[in-house]
Amino acid sequence: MKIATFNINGVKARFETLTGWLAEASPDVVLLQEIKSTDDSFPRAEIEDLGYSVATHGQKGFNGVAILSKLPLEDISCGLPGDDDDPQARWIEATVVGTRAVRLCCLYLPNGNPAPGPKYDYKLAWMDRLRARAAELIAAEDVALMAGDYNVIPQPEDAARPEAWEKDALFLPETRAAFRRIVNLGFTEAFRAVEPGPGHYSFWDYQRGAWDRNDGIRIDHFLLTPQCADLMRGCWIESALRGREKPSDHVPVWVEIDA
DNA sequence: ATGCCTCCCCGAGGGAGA
Repeated sequence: MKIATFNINGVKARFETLTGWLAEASPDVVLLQEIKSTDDSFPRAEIEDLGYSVATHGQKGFNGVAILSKLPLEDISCGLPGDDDDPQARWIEATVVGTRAVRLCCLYLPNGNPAPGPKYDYKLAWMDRLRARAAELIAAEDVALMAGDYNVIPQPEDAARPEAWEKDALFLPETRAAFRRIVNLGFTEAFRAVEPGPGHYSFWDYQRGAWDRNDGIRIDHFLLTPQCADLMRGCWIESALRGREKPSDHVPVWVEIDA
């Protein structure tokens, strides 16, 4: 089973980018972030016509997450637990059953800038809620993963110019510590399990020719429970998509698992 | 760098992103 996470930066603005990629890359599961669409305005029928089941958790204007799957999506749940008053659509989870059941959690973690400030407070509070849900997944001992746009640069080698991010909410020590606390519950950060070296990024800013200068950061991650990590066959970043026509500022990150 | 692009809201110009 090949699973990709992809911050699409607007599903309507990027419709041809998305559908062309689906037809060509043929992922079994896609975890989408920043659909910037309500559930009603998501191009559900067009994507179903390509052979996918669709589950969305959208909102008007920004944020929004979705799961696409060639297998039926079961037990869909929207919204990260822990704050019923949080209006931002950043979390959706569902189960697919291939040769075994896989719990899929799709997340769009808050950016948090400027830091310090209320947006950074929201980011850290959201990460606390994420840790609570993550602990439940570990305790369940199921095949499960949490993937998406974490808006976290875990280590200096995950940025082309780490010095430029020192005061940024994506790279502040408190952000990185909160990310580590989650990973240290027992998750495998899939990409780092297979590729320890520098120079691998998943986001390049539209401005200042960041792609042409390879001035990127790695902020889209897969966290696998131990039972899921046992099944991992590979993990890679599809960076070439950033150089295509009308790209998102993020590229897909892939995991293949034996399931 | 104090966001130089690009999205969304709508139908001008501002918020948000990272």
